[in-house]
Amino acid sequence: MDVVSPELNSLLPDEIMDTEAIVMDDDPPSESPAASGQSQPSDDAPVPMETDVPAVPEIVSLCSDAPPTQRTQAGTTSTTTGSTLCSTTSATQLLLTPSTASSSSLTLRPATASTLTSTTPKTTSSLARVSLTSGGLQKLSAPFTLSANHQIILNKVASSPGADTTRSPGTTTPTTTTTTPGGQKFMVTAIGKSGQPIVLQLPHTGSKPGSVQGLGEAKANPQHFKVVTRGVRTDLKPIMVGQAVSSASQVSTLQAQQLKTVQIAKKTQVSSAGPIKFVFTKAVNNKGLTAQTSVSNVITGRVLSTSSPVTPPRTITLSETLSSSSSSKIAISPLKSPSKLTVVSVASQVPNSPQKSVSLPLNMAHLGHQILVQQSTATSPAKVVSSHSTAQTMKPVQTVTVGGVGAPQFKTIFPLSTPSNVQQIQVPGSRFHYVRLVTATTGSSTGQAGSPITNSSMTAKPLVVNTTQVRMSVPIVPAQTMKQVVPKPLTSSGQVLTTQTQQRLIMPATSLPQIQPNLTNLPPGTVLAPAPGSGNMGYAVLPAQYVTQLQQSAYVTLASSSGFSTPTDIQTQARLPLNGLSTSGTAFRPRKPCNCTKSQCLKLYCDCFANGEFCQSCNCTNCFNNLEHETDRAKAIKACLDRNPEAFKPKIGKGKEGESDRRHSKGCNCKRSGCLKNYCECYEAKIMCSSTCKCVGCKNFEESPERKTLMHLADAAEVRVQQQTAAKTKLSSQISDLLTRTTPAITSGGGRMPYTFVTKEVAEVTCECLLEQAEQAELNQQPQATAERMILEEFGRCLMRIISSAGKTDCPSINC
DNA sequence: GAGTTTGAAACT
DNA sequence: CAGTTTCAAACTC
Repeated sequence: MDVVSPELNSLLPDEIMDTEAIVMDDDPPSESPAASGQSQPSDDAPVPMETDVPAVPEIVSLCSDAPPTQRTQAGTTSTTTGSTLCSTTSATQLLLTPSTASSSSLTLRPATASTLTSTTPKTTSSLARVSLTSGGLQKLSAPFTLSANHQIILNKVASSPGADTTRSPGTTTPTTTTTTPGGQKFMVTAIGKSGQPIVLQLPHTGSKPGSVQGLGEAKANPQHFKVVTRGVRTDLKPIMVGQAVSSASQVSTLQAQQLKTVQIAKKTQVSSAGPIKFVFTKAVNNKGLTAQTSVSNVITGRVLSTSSPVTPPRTITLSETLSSSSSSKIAISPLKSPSKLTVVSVASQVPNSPQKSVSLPLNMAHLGHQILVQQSTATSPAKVVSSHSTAQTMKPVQTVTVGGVGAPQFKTIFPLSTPSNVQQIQVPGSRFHYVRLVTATTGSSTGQAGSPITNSSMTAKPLVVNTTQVRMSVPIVPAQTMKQVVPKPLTSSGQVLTTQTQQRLIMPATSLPQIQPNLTNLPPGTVLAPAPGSGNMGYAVLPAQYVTQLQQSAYVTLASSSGFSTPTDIQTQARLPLNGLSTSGTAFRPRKPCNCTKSQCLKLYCDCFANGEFCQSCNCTNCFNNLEHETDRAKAIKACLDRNPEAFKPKIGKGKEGESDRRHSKGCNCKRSGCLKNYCECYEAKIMCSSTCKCVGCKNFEESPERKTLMHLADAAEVRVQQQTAAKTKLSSQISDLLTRTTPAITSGGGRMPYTFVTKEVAEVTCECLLEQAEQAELNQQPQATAERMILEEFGRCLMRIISSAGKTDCPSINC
């Protein structure tokens, strides 16, 4: 089964991939039929995804290292190397490898001796006890040793090879928990064949003793767990995400499962090296089909998967950044638009679901990460993958459940800013799985702040599996400079987005099963949230902009409580490029308000709708593009996607090889404008028409004199605008400065303005004085000239009195 | 600001 | 897929 189906991958714009860091290895073709089932084999095709790999990445990976030998359909294996181990060239790999099928030892192996020694010098000779939980309840204590090569060998006790082959569904996976000398705990779930040793290669600690380079771990919190699931057995589905990767799964005895590896790249805050990538395995159903074994190798951050005969392992790379999240772009945004597609599912849980549930423990502790996990579920009912096999008390995890019988599934992981409880929700008849994310309270989160320990069994409820394929691309919107305007207040109670919660609720659905849009093609920045008035079953497709501000607060909260994030994180995330543009220039750039009158803003005529945004401060009438009309909006989105699956994808994308970087994906169809007016989408996007255009009389080409003229004019106009803007800004500044300087003088009384002492009374008195002079001149029968002189002289005297009294605090008094 | 033009979106 | 209609933005006056 593929991590990302070709279909999905094709929907992802190139630009997105350029900025995203999810790395997925290509799966061998042989696994397609097994994993995807009959429904959609196309999804199983390998989908290369670009990854933003740091130059010097530190990689902690768990890969399935399936043996080259073939595996039987029943899940038994004749492998000599057991389940997975993948190594990278980096010394910070975390390797989990069962050594032999007959062996029951687990080996934790540090990547290099030097690294382990530098960080944990005591470990070389230490002997630790490893608690193994076998069969769900049984705990086995196994000693482990750190070998000279820094491998921690966990020796299973009382494990019988091949015993797991008859394991009934619901049987938990053996789990090994160990603590490294550096205070780092590893939880190893032996989902593979019992008796196989697991080798954990400790991540490179570098020159920073005590620091742990783990998933989302901070230096200040070395005590954490890293749960590694062995995916040897094909009937198990361990999924590990985040620092604590715990897995427990109920096994379908009749079906072998593929081994899936998920790699999470993460950049440590203080690590000198690049992001650490975690590769964890997941066993998926392969329907007993034998496949050629592929070996997963991680080379400089890249994972080369190795699949076992029956269950080709898959590798999913999940990138996560601790401090400088700008460089770690995990989110798989289906759209490369300023707004991210964020899918948050919230729905009421359907208890007692007969369907299998898969919980995905996740404690990414970082925002701005997007994890896309495709999971192939077995046909056997009631499969449950959870971490309850471990005795560890873990933090609430963000879990995304994806289910489906015989169909590849995408598992969506929502790294949340704060520990959140996750309630997995089954939506009968819906293709999507939903998870209710319950934001943990601040008090509860602080206790485990920074702790990577997660336990899906505590808070994550079993998810329900649906019958059809589920694709969920869940780009977690990175911390961006966000709009601070909330479109409209949410009125629904309960699962309503609030600015103070770190969770974002997502996807629609139960109430609208018929309008389930393809999540990959949702409008950019769409967030699915519970729709007001629809209760738990309603979901709203929220524009990312609507959520970004929520995330802003979430990031802040995270930084203060999680311990993983720092103000640096926030600042860095805030600078994340937004659709290739700096958020500083785009975040506060308001979208031009629409003026829709008849479309209800639910057609692509409306730019707001077309961009996946709510109408805000628009001039539209009868607008339905808001949360209050989410039902209609969702239908409209669905309709648009039905007409054009790429309706919400940006039209301007990258061109072909050797062509211009930007080109209109569809091309214009201009007839009269000559493609030199904004009617033309190409011209409007400031790109030239290409061969895809169907325009007539096009003048929007490179050598077009008209175009050059227009460009010059446009440039000149732009210069003028800039100059005017600068002048206005300067003038405003001067005015402001003037007011700033004059105001204190006025208030202080040191330099009173004329109006402060030329009061009405003063003016009246002055006039009376002048009239008195006129009357006297008239009584004395003075000539007019003399009278005028007398009046003027009196006026002068009045002015002198006024001026003399201006400096006094008292009201000036003028006496004739 | 009203009216016209234009081309994408929607519809048939 | 092509032709037509609808629609809202762009444009003109």
